[in-house]
Amino acid sequence: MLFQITHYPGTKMDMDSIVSLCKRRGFLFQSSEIYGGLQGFWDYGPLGVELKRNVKDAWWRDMVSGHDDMSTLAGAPSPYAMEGLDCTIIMHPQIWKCSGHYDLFHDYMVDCRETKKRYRHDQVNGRWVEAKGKKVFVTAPASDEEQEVMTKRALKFFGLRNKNIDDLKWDGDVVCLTTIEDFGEVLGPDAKEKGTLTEPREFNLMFKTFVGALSGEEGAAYLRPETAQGIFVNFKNVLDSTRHRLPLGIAQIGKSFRNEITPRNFTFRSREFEQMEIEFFCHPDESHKWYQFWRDRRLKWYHDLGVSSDNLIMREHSPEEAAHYSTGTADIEYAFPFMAEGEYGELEGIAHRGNFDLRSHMEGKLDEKSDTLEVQLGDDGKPKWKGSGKDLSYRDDLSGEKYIPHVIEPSAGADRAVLAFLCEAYEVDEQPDEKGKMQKREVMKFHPRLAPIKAAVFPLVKKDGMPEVAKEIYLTLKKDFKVFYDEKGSVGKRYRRQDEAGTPYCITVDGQTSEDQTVTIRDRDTLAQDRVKIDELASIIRNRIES
RNA sequence: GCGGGUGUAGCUCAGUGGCUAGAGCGUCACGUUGCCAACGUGAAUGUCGUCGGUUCGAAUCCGAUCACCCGCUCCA
Repeated sequence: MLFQITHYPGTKMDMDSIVSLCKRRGFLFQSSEIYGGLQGFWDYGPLGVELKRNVKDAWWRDMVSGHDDMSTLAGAPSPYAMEGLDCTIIMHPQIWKCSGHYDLFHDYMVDCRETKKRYRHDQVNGRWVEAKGKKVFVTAPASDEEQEVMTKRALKFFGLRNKNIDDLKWDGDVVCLTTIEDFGEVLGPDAKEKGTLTEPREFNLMFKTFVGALSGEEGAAYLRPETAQGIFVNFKNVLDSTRHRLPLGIAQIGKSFRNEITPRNFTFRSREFEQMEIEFFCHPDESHKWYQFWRDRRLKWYHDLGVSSDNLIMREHSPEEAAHYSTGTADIEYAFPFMAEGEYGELEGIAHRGNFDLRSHMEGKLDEKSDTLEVQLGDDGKPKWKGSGKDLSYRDDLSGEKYIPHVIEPSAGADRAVLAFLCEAYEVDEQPDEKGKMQKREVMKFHPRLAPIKAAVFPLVKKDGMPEVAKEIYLTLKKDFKVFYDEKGSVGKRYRRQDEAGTPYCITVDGQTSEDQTVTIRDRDTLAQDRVKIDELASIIRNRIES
C-alpha cells in the first residue's frame, strides 16, 4: 500500500459526493422534498443562497456597476457604456411570437414506442390500405414522395412483393395523422408493428399561464423562456432615458422558465433557472471585433474566479449548428463531473445575433431560413406574426448615420455557473490530525469572493474569557462580511467544518490575545496561520478577498 | 418520452415475510479539552419515498405512482 500520497490536487470526485455535500451542508435541496420532490426544480439552502448571490454580485459588479466606461478595455475597439435592467417574467405574448419561441416550442408530438422516434403530429400523413383481409393506416413523413414511401411500407407490412402491388386496396385519399382518433390501426412512419404511436402530446417548452380573469386563449401568456427579449423590447427606453451613444450593453439577471422534457444532472438542466444576460448593441461594421472581445472577456471572468483552464473550453459552433442569421456563436463549456470524459456542458453562450432580434420586433417574425431574413408570411400573404411597428433603429448624432444596431449576446446561466464553481471547488485531500496521522479532508476551495462565509471566529477553548473576545470580534466583522461564530467541539473540528463550507479564513482567539490584542488567521488552502492585530482584521480580510 | 437501476435516521449504508428496524459518521447536552475530524457520559432523530393489493402478519412479495442515477432520445 502506498501511504506517501498526501494530497490530490484537482481531484474530481464523483457527482454523488458533491450532491451529498450540498445536501448535508445546506447548499442545495430538492424542491418540495417532503412531498416527494418535483422534477427539474431545486432550492438553494443557507450556504447555497450566499454562494449564488456572490456569483450574481460578482457578475453584476464586474460587468455592470464596476464597469470602466472611460477607458478602452483590453481587446475592445473603443470605450462603451453598460446599463442594467430588470424586466417582468410575464410579457406581452406577441413578444414570443415575434422572437420565434412560440412557433418553435408550440407543437404536438407523437412518439413511437417501437422505434423511439418522435414526430410532429401535423407532419405525418397516411392512408388506409387493405390487403390479405387486414386493414391498416400506413403513414409517412409529409413529403412529395409520401405515396411511394407508403406503398413500399404497405407492401412490407403485408409481406407482399412488388409484383403484387395491385393487391393493395387503398381506401380514401392521403390525409394528415391529425384526422385519425384511434392510433390502434396506425402503422408508425418507421415502425414494423401497428399501434405503436402514443397519443399526441403538447410539446410546449414555454410555461403557459393566464392573465386576468379570462382563462381562454385570449388571456394566454407565457413565463419567459429567456431574459433577452425583455432587453430588446426595452432597447429604445434605455437609450432614450440614459442619453448613451452606442456601443451600449444592457444587462439583466433574472429567472427564466423552460418546461424541459428531460431535466437531468442535478441543477444543470432545470425548469426554473436564472440567467445573467447582456445584449450588447453596436455598429454593424464593428460587431465582429466586439464579438471577439466578449468571448475573451467572458472566458477570462471564469478563470479569474478560480475555474481552472483545464476544465474550461471555448467551443466555436459550426455553421450548421449556429442559427442561420448568426455570423458567430461560441459556448463556454465546463468539464462537469457528470459528463463523459472529454465532454463538456455549456455555461454560457456568446452569440453574434446581427440585427435579427431588433428587426423581428420592428417588422414581425423573420423567417430564419430565408437568406435575406424576410418577414415570415402566413397563408393569407400577411406577416405571420406582426411586429410592433416601432422604429428601433439608432441615429448617430455625430455622423448622422442611421442604422439598426447589431447585437452581441453573452448569455450565462447563473445556476450552471454556481454548479461549476461547486464542482471546481470540491476537493479531497489529506491533512494530519493532532497525532500526526493523515486524515481525509473534504474541502470546498471557493474563490474568496464567492465563498458563502468569508470568515469564522473561534475561541481556542471555551474558557478564560476567550469566548467573550471572540464574540466581540464576530459582531464587529459582521458589519462588513458574512461571518460565522463557533465554540463547539475542538478547534480542529471547527476548522474542518469550515473547510466543508468553503470558508477561506478562520480567526482564533487564544491565550496570547488578552496580552497583545492579536489573533491568528488560518488559511483554508494552506492551513498557514498568521498572527495579526484585532484592529486590522477587517482590512486584512478585505485585502485578501479582493486580491 | 423509452429501457435499466435505486429509494430505510441529516449523510453513507446494513437489514429477503415474524418480537419494540440497526450500524458508522454527523447533531445536541454536560464534563474534559490549549491549534487542525480528541475523549468520557448521556440524548434526540424514521409513516422503511407515496398510494393500493396479497397475507394472521409486509421495510421485505405484487401493482401503480413520485423522485434520483445510468443509457438512448431531446436540447432554445
